[in-house]
This record gives sequence, structure tokens and C-alpha cells, in this order.
Amino acid sequence: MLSVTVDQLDPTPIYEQLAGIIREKIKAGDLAERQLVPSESSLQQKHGIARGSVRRAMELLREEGWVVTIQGRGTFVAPRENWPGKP
Amino acid sequence: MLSVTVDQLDPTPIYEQLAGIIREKIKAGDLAERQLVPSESSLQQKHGIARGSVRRAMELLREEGWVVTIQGRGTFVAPRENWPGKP
DNA sequence: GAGAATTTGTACGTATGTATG
DNA sequence: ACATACATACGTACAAATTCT
Repeated sequence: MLSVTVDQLDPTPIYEQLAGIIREKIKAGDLAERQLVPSESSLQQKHGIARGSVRRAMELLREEGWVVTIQGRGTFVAPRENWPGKP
Repeated sequence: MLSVTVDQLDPTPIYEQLAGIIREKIKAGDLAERQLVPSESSLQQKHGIARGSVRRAMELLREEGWVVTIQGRGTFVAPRENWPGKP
């Protein structure tokens, strides 16, 4: 089963959990290419975590090439050729 | 004495200080029912604080029922029956 | 009605302080 | 000492709604 929210009791860092959740949504096509990813504040509220943790998760996904962030607009699913494991 | 501006050295959060100042103005009748509250940018300049702090103060006052905000128009003092402690 | 200006709404970027394990 | 997490507060940019010229 795919987790839909973070688990505060899980020793895995919150931001890694959240990154994992969003990464899986992208892989599954639930979040499509170039689609707007939910905002930091909405993710913050939905999961009951701090914005800094959301930002760390997004930072991870950016580094991995899953998403692209544009100031003042939002975070978007990156074009498929930027995704990892796509040689 | 009633403070007229926020105090950066006061450990009370800036947005709480500003909310308190405006709340007292409403209670004192300095800002009357349905009157337009100064805009976010003017409050920002007057107190030398960030707009985000002004918005948080307004959010507090909205939640308490002191003011009503309309996009594109401004923030107004709420009708008296919305004020707290008016059963 | 068109266009500029004003005002609030949303979103990201960054820094600092505090608390906890 | 260090990593994690939350709170506050600064800044920037752009969107949306309204008002004014």
C-alpha cells in the first residue's frame, strides 16, 4: 500500500517521507509532466508539518530532477527527460 | 499608554503586536464599524515591517471576527455583532 | 471600454531563533 | 556537538479583483 501522508513515528526523516510520497505520485502518473505540484503551504497543512520540512522535500526532488521550482509561481513536475534513470 | 507602533525589541511576535494595536483601535472606536482599515502596504511602511507580518496580523483579526477582507478592495472593520464577546 | 494603479492572494527564497533527541 | 523540526520575519515575484483615469 502506498502511504498518503507522513508518519511522525517513522524514524525516517519527515522530508524524506514526503519526498517519497510525491516521487511515487509522479512515477505513477498521478502527478503528470509539467503539472503544478501542490503548494508548500497546502502540503504543510495536509501533512501537519513545517514549511521547512516541505522545502527540504522539494529540494531533494529538485536535486533528483523530478521537479522544477520557479519563484513566484510554484513547483512543477519536470519534463520526463530530466527524471532519473532515463538514459 | 497605548503603543502606536510595533517594537522590534519586544519578544512578542511582530504580527501579534500589530494585531493588538489594531484591535485596540477598533475597541476604542478609533476605527469605526465598517471603516476601511489601512492597506497592507501602508501598514508595512508605517511600522517598518514585512508585508507577511501585516498579513499574519490581519489573519488573526479575521479569525477573531474583528475585520473582514475583500480582495481588490481592502480590509474593513467587521459589523459589531461579529466582534468577540458579543453574545 | 481600455489601461493604469491599488489592494489583496499566493508562492517561493532566505535567515535567524528555539526546542528536541 | 549535531541533525531534525518548527516559528518568526525578512524579501521577491506574479496573479486576481477592484477602482480610478
